[in-house]
Amino acid sequence: MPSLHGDEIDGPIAFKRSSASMKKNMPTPTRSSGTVVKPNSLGQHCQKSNLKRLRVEDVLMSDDSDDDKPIAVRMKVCERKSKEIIRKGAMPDGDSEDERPIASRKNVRERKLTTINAGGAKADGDRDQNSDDEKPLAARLAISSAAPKTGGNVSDDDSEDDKPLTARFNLVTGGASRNSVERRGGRSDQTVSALNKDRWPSDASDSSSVESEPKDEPEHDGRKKWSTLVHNGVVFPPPYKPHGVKMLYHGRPVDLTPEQEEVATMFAVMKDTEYASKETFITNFFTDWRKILGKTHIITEFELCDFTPIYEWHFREKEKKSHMTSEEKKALQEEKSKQVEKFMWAFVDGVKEKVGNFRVEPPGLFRGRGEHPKMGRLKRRIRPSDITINIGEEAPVPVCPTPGESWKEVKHDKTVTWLASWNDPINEKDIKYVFLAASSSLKGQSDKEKYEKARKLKDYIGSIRANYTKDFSSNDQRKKQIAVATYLIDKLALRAGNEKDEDEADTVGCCTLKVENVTCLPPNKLQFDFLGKDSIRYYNTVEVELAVYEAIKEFCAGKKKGGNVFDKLDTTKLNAHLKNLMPGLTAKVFRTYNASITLDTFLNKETTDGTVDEKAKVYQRANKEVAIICNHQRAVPKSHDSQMNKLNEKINELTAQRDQLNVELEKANKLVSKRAKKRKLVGSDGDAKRRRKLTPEMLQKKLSQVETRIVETDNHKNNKEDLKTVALGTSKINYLDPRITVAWCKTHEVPIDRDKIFTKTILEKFAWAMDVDPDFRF
DNA sequence: CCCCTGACTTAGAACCATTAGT
DNA sequence: ACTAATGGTTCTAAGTCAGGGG
Repeated sequence: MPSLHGDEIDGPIAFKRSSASMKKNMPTPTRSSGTVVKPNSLGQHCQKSNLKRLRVEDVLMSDDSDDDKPIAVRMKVCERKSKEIIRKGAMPDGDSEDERPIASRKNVRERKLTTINAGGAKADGDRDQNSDDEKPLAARLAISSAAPKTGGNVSDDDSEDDKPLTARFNLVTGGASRNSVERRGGRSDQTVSALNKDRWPSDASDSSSVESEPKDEPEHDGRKKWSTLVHNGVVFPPPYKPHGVKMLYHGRPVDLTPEQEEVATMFAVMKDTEYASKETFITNFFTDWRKILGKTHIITEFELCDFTPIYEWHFREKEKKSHMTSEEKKALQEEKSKQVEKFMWAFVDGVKEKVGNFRVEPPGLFRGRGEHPKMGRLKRRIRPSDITINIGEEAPVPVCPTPGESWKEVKHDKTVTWLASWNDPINEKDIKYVFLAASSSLKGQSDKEKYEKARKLKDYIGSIRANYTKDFSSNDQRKKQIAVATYLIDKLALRAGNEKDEDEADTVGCCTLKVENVTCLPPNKLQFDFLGKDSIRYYNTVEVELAVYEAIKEFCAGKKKGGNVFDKLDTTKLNAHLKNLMPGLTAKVFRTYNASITLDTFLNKETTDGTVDEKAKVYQRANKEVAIICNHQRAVPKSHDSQMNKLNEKINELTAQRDQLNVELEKANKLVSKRAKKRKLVGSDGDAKRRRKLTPEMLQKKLSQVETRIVETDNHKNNKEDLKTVALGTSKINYLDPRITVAWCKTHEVPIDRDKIFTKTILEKFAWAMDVDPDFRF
């Protein structure tokens, strides 16, 4: 496919979407903001001495196919320091052009090179090792997560904390788990539960591993997610506490029952949000509220309602809270966490795992994104009788918290990973789930599988591209549409685009693009403008293959506004086609592939032998590029403008300082040369006295310090401006193979927690990737 | 084949603890 | 020590995709 990507060999280019690319979704600006370089408070993750480690567990498991192997030892990087053998990873065949995402290579969006400056960093590369930091972060993590001291008493028996369920259920899996621990040599009881995590739950593909499951396990059908599952159910929000503050109707205070007051309060406290002025929101809220007020209630018109007394009450409450002393706050917090402690953990096949969202969603007004037709609707309170519990049949069923009530259902479905579920009150056919946290083995395993699949796409991408290029000119209209859609998904990392219901926000993805979303700009450019997931605007102009351009023009011809560009296509058909090209391939894999290969390529190309600071900046630039490809946006932080002003002021101030120093330096230099000529001459005024103390050398030093600060501040400012609408986190958490990052950190000796490349939580989520070989390439 | 539902991933905003600045 | 900014964590909405049933 010579011409298709021929002009794209230049590698990723940093670019910026035009400022016209603003969000259309509900604004409600956040306060979060861009990545600002901060001194590192955490320690180094990988010291030189343990950069390269043996994956001892690989040897134990002795299955190199990687794919189905029980994943590496978790949370114990610290224990592997001494093992120095390198496990040679399979080298991908590097640089063939096919492996680079197209989007990153060529881009016709109004582009602007990033202004992040790799230089300008302080020469402080290796500061920051105070003694506390000596301990690798991962080691500290290991301690904290391996031995959650308190609670976890799913069995209500503290003494069994670390091994109770393995003991109770080892007939099923406990034996294997225990073995795996013992084989690795004696370890304190404290770490047992974490080490048990070394074992993935049994699954069909596991049979080749050294520690195979008992063969008499009946369900080795690959769909089984767990053998034993123990947990304590869910936490319900506290019942509503009436405040008795009366809102006004027609200027007069109104009596409301607690139930009515609750909903009024939900509305009142949203005064400061964009929702409060949205017509749809108000209408939906008022309709639902009136149902609770009843037909005969005096409140019949929204315009006559005055919620401010309630709003003000709420405001005062918030103030009160924030004025509490830190001790009081801490005490309150502790009390709370004590109450939920036992819900935070589950035991999956005897291994203690964190539960994710164990809290049932509290009642409230629905906050749909974009122009969601249901925004403002009352999301009613969920009761125990709404909840289905999924738990091992051996495990005690959590007690229903309301006396006289019972769970909707208790089931023991081993093929699913959720612990509890209920129907979403806004959309009764939707189901909400309680899952394990991202740090759990179950999530980690499927995460790894996701990235392995994306890596596999690398081997197929060449033929896939050849395939669709051929079909650009197919006479079969469906084939042609599939080809063009695949091209867009590959090149632009678009989402698949499932059909949506009438009662959802009107957003699109690739397969659901409407004719008005694409404009053909001769000779061969396409301009996309549509609202994607979360009603985030995708606005991008790209140069495409002429065949693609012509095809799109043809698809759009004669269709009315609202017509589908791809009328012979939907995600099911598209994915069915993709499955023929590569086993397991679906549209979303391209996004993962595109993101990860971009990071890998960028890092390998752009990383220089600079300071750690400079390297961390390279990482951020790579991250930013991926975020832009994936169109991960955020609202401009509320305080952005004022922050920019402050930085400008600072720069002005520093510039003035610099000018002043220049003047003084000049004077000092003159003075020196005068003195050299006329040694006796001494200045007598105070100014000269002061200046005498500052030698030209000192002034020069001061001057360069100020200059450095100016450059730093300017970089900082530009960076902030650059990132004001870019969300870096989403790609880090969902699209970038963590092994790329870990390997890069090891190779370039960048502590992984430096500048928060990975935060504590992300490290926990990616525990499975921590022992990757430094030579790993995506 | 649809069409529908269930399960799971991906997403930005809200929340809130920590840190930086004064 | 206080306050404001910052950014990590939690929350839950909104996607993707598989698979069951007609």
